[in-house]
Amino acid sequence: MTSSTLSTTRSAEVNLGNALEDRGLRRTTARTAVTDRIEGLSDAFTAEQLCRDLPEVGRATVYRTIRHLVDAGALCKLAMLDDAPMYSIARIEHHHHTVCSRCGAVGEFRHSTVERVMRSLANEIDGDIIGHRMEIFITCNSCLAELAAGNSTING
Amino acid sequence: MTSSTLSTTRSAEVNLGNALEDRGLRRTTARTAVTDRIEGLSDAFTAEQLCRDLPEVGRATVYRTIRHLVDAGALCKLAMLDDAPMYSIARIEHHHHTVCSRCGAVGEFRHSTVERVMRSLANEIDGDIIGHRMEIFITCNSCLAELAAGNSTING
DNA sequence: CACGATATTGATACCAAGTATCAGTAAGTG
DNA sequence: CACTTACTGATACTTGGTATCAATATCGTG
Repeated sequence: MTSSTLSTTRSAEVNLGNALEDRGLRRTTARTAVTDRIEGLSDAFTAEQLCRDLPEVGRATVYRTIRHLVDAGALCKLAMLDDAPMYSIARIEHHHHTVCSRCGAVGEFRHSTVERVMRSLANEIDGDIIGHRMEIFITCNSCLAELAAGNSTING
Repeated sequence: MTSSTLSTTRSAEVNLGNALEDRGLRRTTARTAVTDRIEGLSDAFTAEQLCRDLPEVGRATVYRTIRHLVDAGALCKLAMLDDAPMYSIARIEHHHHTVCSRCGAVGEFRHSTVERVMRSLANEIDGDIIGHRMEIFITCNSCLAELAAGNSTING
């Protein structure tokens, strides 16, 4: 899912360190370690995963930094149905997610029709719409390939 | 949110006890207590809320029964971004949710355009689509009313 | 550069949500 | 009624995440 047809529509570089500074937060070594690590990841990640990758940074700090980045709109928090939430860099302004239910890879996409649907729903829903979230569950191409390979050569 | 324009489109009665029996599970007093309670609720609920309402039923049993009902497709599990997941009786076959971000009330709706969008996305997404989820975050009418009332008469 | 106010850190303890265990109990069957 | 099997629930545990707070780093300023 690293290179979906849609997720390649990404805007210019993101700098998470700047996102924090813009909110008046100090640029510390711990925070830089966290933002550097996140920028180095190609896929979505969990908080615990980040803690494991950065043992030199305290758990509390990792969680706090993630929260700041979400508040700043630089990361989006993606609620999973069973597992811990995942985070991904918000490269596209408003977008939705594809989640591979086999490997957990998360991709982004944007589709104008979704927004159009939202506008048409506004008349039918009791209340003010303040946001929406959409997730598409898929089996990604690399998992499909693995599955196909597994079928022809059963090893084990 | 109990009576949204869309969520009134509900199908016939649901019987959660039957849903369990259909899966070969025994109809016990504990399970009946849980299903009766859920059927008596008009809104979505959390597992902990149910535990509090049914102190005579053990926590483990409440959680197990909920899981069975979700597996049976009789309840849908709704992932919240920050809070514990909520559950609501699946009265409409395939549907989406409105979640009031002020009071947490959950409603259901179905919209054919959403399904149409999904089909059109199939071409653009790398992988096999196996499902989707959509949540619309709103401020429900009763909260809007409360907010309006609060603005004219500030009592504090 | 040293100073000092202030933000930040991280070890720790804590909390909440949810699951595994397992001896005891209830359901259903013959 | 006896027996097998499913179920229960108290308990202990795990996991994800947050509050606390003394020690420390940051950064504007003299």
